[in-house]
Amino acid sequence: MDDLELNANAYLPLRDVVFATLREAILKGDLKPGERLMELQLAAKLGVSRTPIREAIRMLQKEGLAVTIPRKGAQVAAMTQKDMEDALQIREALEILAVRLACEHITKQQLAALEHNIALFEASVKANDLAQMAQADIAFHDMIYEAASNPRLMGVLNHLRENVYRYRVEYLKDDKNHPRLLEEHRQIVAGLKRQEKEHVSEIMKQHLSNQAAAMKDIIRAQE
Amino acid sequence: MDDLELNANAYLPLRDVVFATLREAILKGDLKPGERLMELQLAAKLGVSRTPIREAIRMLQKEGLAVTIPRKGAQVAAMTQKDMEDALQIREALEILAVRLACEHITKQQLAALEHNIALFEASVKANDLAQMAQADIAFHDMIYEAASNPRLMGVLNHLRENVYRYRVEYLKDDKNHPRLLEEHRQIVAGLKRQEKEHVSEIMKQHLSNQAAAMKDIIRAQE
DNA sequence: CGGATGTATTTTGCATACATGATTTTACCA
DNA sequence: TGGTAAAATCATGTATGCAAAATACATCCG
Repeated sequence: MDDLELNANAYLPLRDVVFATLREAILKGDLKPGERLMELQLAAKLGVSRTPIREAIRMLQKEGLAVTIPRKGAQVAAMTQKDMEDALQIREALEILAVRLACEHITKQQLAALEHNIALFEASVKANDLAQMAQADIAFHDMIYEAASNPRLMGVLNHLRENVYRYRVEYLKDDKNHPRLLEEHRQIVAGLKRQEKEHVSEIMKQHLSNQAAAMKDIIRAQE
Repeated sequence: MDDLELNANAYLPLRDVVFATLREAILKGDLKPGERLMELQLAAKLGVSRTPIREAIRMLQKEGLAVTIPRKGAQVAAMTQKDMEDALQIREALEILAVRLACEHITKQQLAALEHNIALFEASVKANDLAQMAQADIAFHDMIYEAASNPRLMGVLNHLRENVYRYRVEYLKDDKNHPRLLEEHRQIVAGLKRQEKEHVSEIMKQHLSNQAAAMKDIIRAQE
């Protein structure tokens, strides 16, 4: 494990800061699957007591990022290929739901934001700025969730995204995926603009299955 | 709030027992939406210290059954009609996914169990045994989740069910819903047996929209 | 009487102390 | 030397103590 740092700048309960820190570390891979989350050790490393650590672990546990065995402790949740495929199946169903709902509810402002996002994505592809690309991709989908006007759906989808995040980043690292991804985003926006619900569902489905296939390759290569 | 009782029979961390107790109390309505979850008070009532209470609250929070405001405390999450509709939309998409997956994966044993469940449900309708009916209904859907062979999907669906549980029970209280519900279950099983994916999706969709409509009526009547 | 202000009480947030179960080490015996 | 048992160590589970924030309440001033 690398050294964790607590950016406690905000006036937030420490448990939330610890939670965010550990979550980040897990998603970035600094804390690896199977790695033990020992309270005393983390407390020392983050400069807090065990109490906020424990509460953060309970939260990570409910988020599915950690698993705990009573009297044994917590460890970073592993993700098998099957887990991944399971999550992607759910994600497909819900992303399609989201884009269908978005078709009904999307506003002009939101469409404009999506188009701006595409420009941003294009720029980051050209600049080969991976971080910005990942951020733009996330933002793109977030905007659609937002337009779906179903906060709960947004919550579930964000939650699912977290768990496949590691591989998603790998997917973006491969240059050859970029043009297709960009084109799909374009078509989705075009479909949303015309409120072509069925059409846009199809594109989204394609968009996701392309990603899913690539991500499965990645996880297979890693094992 | 009624008096809570801790059935600490098991050898489990207290936080888990407390969590289960509070969860139950919220779902049954003993702890009402908006009601404050005060640590000291709950600790006294359950005969434990604040520590396991706090951890249980963090878990409830992540489950969406409680909301916490920093330095202010936690309270039982309210569920508005919109929240409910949002959850039902997601549930529809995922129940359909589940039944489609079940079509592919279901075994003879699982089909037999479903048929047995229908007999049980029918018996409890005849006996007008509401508790058994509710249990059978939950078991019916659980079996389908199980057959879908996607544990994660099962997790999300169970989670969604929790949040609409209160109203689902109300739905079952109305006698006139029983025959239709039973018939829909029968058709779903028949469709699963023949692996008619599209057909069974349609029936499930109908099944859920019937329930959703009724539950919306209920929540409307309550407000 | 209304509103503001200061004080008392309550409640959360965090740390620490103590107890208990798990794990590892060590020592002893076959 | 190998294995087992006991002891020491370590980590988690739970309770409690203390500080600070929030709330409630009373008092004072206009």
